[in-house]
Amino acid sequence: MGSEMNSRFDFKTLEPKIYEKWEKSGFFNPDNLVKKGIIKKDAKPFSIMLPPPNVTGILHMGSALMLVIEDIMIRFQRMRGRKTLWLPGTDHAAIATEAKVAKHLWDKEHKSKHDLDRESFLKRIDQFVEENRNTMLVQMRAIGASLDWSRLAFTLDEARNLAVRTAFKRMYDDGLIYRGTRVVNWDPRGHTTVSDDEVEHEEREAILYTFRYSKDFPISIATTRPETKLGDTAVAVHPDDTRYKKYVGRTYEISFAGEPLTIKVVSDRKIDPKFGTGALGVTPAHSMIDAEIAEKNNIPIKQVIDEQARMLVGGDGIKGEKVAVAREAVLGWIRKDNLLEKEEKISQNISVSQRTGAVIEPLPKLQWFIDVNKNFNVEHSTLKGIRANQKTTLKKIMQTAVRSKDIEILPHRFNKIYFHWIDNLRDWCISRQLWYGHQIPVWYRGDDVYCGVTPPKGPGWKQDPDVLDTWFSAALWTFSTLGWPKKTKDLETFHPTDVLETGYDIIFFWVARMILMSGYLLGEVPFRTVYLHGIVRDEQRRKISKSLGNNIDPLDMIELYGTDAVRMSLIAGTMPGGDSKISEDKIRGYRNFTTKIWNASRFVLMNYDEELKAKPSYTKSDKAHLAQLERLKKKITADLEDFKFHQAGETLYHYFWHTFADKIIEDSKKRLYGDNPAEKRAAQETLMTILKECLKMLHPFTPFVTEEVWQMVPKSKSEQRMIMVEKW
RNA sequence: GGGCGAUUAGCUCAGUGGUAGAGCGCUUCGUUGACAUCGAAGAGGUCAGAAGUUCGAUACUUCUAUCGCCCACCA
Repeated sequence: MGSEMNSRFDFKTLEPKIYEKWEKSGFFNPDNLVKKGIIKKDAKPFSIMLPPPNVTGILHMGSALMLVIEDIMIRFQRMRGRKTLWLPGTDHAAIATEAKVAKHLWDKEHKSKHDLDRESFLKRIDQFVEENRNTMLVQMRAIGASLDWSRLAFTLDEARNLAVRTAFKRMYDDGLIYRGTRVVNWDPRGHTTVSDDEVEHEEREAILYTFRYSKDFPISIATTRPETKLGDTAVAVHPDDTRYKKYVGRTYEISFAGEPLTIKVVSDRKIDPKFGTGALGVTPAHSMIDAEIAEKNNIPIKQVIDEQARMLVGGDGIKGEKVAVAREAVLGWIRKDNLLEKEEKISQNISVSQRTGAVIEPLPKLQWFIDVNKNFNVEHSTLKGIRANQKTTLKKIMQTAVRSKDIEILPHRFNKIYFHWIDNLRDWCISRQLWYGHQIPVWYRGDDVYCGVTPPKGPGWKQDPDVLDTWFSAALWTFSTLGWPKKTKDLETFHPTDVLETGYDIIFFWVARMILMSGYLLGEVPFRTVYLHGIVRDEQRRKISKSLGNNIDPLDMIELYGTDAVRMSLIAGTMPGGDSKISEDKIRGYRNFTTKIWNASRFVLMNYDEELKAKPSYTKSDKAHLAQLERLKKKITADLEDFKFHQAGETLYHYFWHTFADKIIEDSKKRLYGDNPAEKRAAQETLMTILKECLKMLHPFTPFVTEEVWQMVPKSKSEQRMIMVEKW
């Protein structure tokens, strides 16, 4: 049989065939494992929900790493006899997808989405998504991911939409979702609100201007945005600041840049007396902290900037102008009236929309929010530290689940980051002024408001035009994929899931919100362990990005070196939460390893003589090798259970190459080529035993080459014909 | 401003309270029979710096330096 083996593993033709064979076997689906008697009916479940990649994207090294780590866990647990489910899906990524299609529409037809009606625009998106989704699914298969395709889900399909409407309705009825006017992050380019987490900070140089509103006003203030001062309704000072104490409580009527202002002087502990003049001009409509100060001191909100970032008030050259133009006009006015006292360059962090790069304009707007601090009654709870019928808050659920060790976050240092985020968490703005996404299940008719899973009966009702933040549906992912709100067998069997494996960059967006939703809706955690991987970087430690042109396409690498090689090189040097590096050299190195597996196997097979019936006479060193193998098995098993994938991978690499191939095989040649049948037999059996065990342990890492070799290896009746389901 | 991480061979990184490790690269040699996508041997390190704990510290503690990351609207 060995003579049929080429000296190289022909991954290009074999890998797709092997994947097809796996898929056809149906063993990716846990139900079939039971049906075909591979595992017991009451086998312990093991489940992972694939973090759904954006439908717009193509597979990059980061998603490849995610798929590989999860596939290693899944294959390992499947071989250990667990009822193993790995459920695939894709994310509709509301804002990202809509922006992409809108750009195509503009580039190709020079039309905006408003030139189409809502329905036609959504049709375009659906088309685009459908095409993209399929290439994405092909790519996931190329990585060798043993996903249960029969359960494929999409965050915007009908089943998930029902889950979203149901969740929304329940939260609405509990008063956890409310509609209100608050200062929110407005993205003037995307023309939508974004949540606090979708805002990034960029350091930029700015000019800090110190001036007075008018000659009659006693206090100087400092600002980098003079045009917003038309919206000032107060000046805040520190209560202990002796310079200003005498003014606190007084109100001034003044005219500033052609705009009448009513300014009240208030005191607030948030003010730093040492910064600027120690006095803050409070602009409640266009600054988050100013809005807080205003609310506390009962100061009116005055909006002076609109959704297009244009001025709503002011004299000539100000009203109707863009903020940048208005700023110069206001400054001109200040200079002319000789009110400017100081101008200095400072470096300042400005808020930028993560998605569009536009400078965020805080605006007061009527939006939907999730209240994270409101008390409610939990109906059912298996969470440690929260009993059924106990009053709690969403924030407390998120905190308790991790603090009580119901959920373990790996590596542990992310615990601190997680808690810090929750401590500072404000209400989550969930409405988006987009067309693509889950439309908010609320209808209006005059002053009537109706929230329901299905539309209200009767004429004249109009649904809220906004859609939900894409993370709202993503937050339901661990159970919406299993059929919730229906009480399904899957939900009962596979929830809570065992592991959530994802990148550390979405711990807030996603991990925390899943804990919130699962805790609230099911009274249980969404997963037991969170394993966070890092960012894949290039040789120079740079992030891989299109603009840098340093993108190494995983599919190109698979084409050149095979999937097994790409998988190994992604795993090597991957600590939990640590960034890893990838380079073509590294992949080439691991391609050599797959060749090594192939050739060592070829040697063992070529020298294994099934006709030789001699009773083997094992030597001391045979026994030592087998004992060493047992120790190795224990170590690899422990490492994999312990999420030390790189450790296990490297240990196997080293053992297989430098112990098994270089030493054990080399030392056995004398006996293999000699003419003592008992010795020959012992050598053959020893090598075969070690080979088979190595194939099994290597299978989660390099599934293709090990599966191909397994097909050729002599197997006993109790052994599976496919290594994928062979006992660990 | 607050928090976190990193610093070990030329490069990329493991690791441990007791003689410093791997891969790649480099040098020399070998190999026509599993594999040149190979094998053997070798050069190469004050384990960032300082102090402390210890019989002993690369590892534990503290401080310092440099780099990186996250959080935060000093207006």
